[in-house]
Amino acid sequence: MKRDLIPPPVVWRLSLYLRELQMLAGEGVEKISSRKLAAGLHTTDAQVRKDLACFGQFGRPGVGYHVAELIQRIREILKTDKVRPVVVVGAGDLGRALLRHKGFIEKGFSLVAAFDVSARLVGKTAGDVTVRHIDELREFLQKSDIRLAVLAVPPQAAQDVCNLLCESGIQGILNFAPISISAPKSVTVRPVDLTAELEQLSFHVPTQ
Amino acid sequence: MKRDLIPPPVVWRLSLYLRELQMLAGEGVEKISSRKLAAGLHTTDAQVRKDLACFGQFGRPGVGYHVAELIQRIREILKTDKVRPVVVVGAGDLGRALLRHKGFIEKGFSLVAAFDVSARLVGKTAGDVTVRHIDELREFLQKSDIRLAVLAVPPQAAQDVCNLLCESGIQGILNFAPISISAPKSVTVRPVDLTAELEQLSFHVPTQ
DNA sequence: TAGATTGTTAATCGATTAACAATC
DNA sequence: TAGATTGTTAATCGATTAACAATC
Repeated sequence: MKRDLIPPPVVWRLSLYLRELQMLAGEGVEKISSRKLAAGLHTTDAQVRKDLACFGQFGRPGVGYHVAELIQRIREILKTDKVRPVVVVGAGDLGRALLRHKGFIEKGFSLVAAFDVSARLVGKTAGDVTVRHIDELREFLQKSDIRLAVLAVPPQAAQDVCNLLCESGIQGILNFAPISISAPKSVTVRPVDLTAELEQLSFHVPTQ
Repeated sequence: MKRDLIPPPVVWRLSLYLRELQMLAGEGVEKISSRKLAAGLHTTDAQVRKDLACFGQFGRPGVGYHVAELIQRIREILKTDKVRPVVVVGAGDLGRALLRHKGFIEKGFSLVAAFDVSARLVGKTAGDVTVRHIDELREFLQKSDIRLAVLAVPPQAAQDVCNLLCESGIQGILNFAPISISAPKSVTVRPVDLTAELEQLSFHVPTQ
């Protein structure tokens, strides 16, 4: 399982392929060529084939790829073929918006619990869960086998909460706090910075 | 202004540098070397210098960079030195969470209006704005000079709303809908897929 | 079979890293 | 001056694209 030598851009495109394939499956498409799969995304047939070749041989020359099979294979690679539980820390506007979002489950994620420090938020319901106090987080995680967390706390709190999550057995953190946080090498931290995304857009759009 | 030949990774790191510099400025730091700036982010001093060199000479040998000046320069490059107005289309959970978010303004963005089709949402207040009906969108944009939009509608509606935005003069769209949308070449579309972000995390975290 | 399309190798392209003379 | 640090060039590394024999 030499997973770490897969180039990050390849893993990213796996998510794009999966999304496209799931849409195609919804339209009843059963098989697809690398060329047609590439057409919807902004890439090429060679890229698609090269990417998939990192993980095995999934297609048939002259035929293409079987949509349902390829979906299954990619989900296995991304480890989303079985639903993975996720905790949300920080139940402010963004945290609660994520908790209410309906689309995660069919993609293989279930937001199973939420935590916050604020008395104003503890006890509130969002999506399927009731917000708990963050003091309960450690014990909750130690009794479970949850490995993924969404961090949606203010930047000042982010590093402390990150430390707590790492100590409690979390191995992957999606960090929405606009600050760079550190974690042990065994823990993957993936930053998401919505302001930075807007800045990238701004760069490409003239003013005035 | 040969902006289009700047490598995308460089523009992305500009946002990271800016965030770090703004934090340093908040701590009262006045000058900084490329080495120290790189240390916080996950990059190197050579990378920092090379990136900045795309835009001019901002530092002084033996001294480093002046924090406040570099902040100003990067904001000019990203065009966020003056506040840019942004419309939000789709006032569901995510759209409203973004509207309530306090952090955009000091980064140079102001969410000035929100639109939705749903009678349930029109008239609701979120952040500083009241949600309008999407039928008002075209006229609203034609009377203004707003060039940036956040698209937070369901995937089935995304392409139609994108078309409407493009026809109304929008030149940059941050697309949260989990679907690939097409726009004229003159319009920049930047996709943000939160599920895909979770998938990337999942890939790196073992199951069981 | 003929046409289509894969998996894979080789060639190209672009981005990062290292090194260092110039300069404060 | 001596030490620090820039801007920039050259070397390395990694990712994308093109091409094609193998195969359905």
